[in-house]
Amino acid sequence: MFYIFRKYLEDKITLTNEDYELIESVSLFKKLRKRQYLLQAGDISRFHAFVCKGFLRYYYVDEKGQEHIMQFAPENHWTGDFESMNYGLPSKYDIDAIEESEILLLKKEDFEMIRKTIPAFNDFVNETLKKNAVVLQKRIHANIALSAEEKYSDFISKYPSISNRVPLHMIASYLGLSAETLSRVRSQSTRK
Amino acid sequence: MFYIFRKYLEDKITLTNEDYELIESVSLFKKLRKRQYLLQAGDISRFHAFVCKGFLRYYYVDEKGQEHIMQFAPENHWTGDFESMNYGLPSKYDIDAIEESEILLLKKEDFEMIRKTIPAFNDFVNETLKKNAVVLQKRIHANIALSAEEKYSDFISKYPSISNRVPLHMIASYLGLSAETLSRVRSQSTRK
DNA sequence: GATTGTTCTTGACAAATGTCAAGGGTTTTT
DNA sequence: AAAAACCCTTGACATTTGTCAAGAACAATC
Repeated sequence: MFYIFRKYLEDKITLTNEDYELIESVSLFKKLRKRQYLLQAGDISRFHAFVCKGFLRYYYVDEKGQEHIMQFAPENHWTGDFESMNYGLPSKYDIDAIEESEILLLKKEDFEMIRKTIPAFNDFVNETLKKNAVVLQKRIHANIALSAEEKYSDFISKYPSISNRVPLHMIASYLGLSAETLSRVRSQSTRK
Repeated sequence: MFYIFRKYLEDKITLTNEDYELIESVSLFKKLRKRQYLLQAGDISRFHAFVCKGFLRYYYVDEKGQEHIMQFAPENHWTGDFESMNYGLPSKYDIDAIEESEILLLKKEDFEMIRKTIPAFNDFVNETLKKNAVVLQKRIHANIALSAEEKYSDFISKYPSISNRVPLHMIASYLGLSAETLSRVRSQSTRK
């Protein structure tokens, strides 16, 4: 399973075999069945999670029981609650598997150790953080500036592969729309 | 003017006098009048901007001419278009001064040089990026999960000082609401 | 193979939010 | 001091989006 993560890293940075051995030595693996939690609201997030196979979602459940999806995490993506991890606070979010998944976990401390030991890895993390900021900013832009229909077509064009893999009501939740509205928006736009 | 930035840094990290001299040696300063641009859509962002005094906004103007405020940047905050800066692309955003402001600018290359030369500064930047991710995530949460009224009270409780400093229609723009709706929301909530 | 659960659609209606227009009070500019 | 620009509110109305309920298609489970 580690080879998937290794391949992902090889694609981005150049590390030595010793570097990979170090990383592998602290890597933990976990299989998740569909609907199984990786993190439950109330828990403290202690791991950086990298999705090797499958599909996770990171979401918030409000007082009315409604789910609001903060992030989709398919293969080759990271997930985890930064806030909980950084401040040691109980998380307000849930993470679970939409599909059967295989996850690589790195303990917060091990992750920091790797960053300190391997400068190229550290640079890579910084780069990832910067890119993440750009992604989040674009999402905010879509949220405050677009109509339901525009949000949907924006999503489809950005994430064509995700839209085939998750039920429509989850996309609606991700976009901050009701499932019914999204269903209507979609049927109208295909009619054109 | 540099002393303001120095004070900001002293609050967060411990640096030597030489470190500060290095930073100061590459710092640029700029005064902005009210409404003056720091960055205009179409320009390539080449500087990290730190607000020493005053108040900037970072926003997007859509085809209909409507402004959508992505970020408010009061004193002791950073601003700039990451995407444009990182990829060398023309920015889609504008940055201008809401109040008369004094800005410290660091060229992208100098900023990177400082990160490489001063490890504590580098750690600080990483920390800032992580915190920023948490802030952006919370904003997304508010966008997809809250009603107009909830968005407004959430904003007020998070940024009480900002809400006294900027016109209401800008807060509306930041929240993705029309100015009229926000005006009504507010008058209803004060009536309680 | 029957049952249960999930997903998606659609209709009818309600609620939230946006748009346009007008006016009054400020502040800024000339 | 006058004029212009800006800010906020309010009303009337339009549009968008949400809610509730029902049913059909499909998949998952027993």
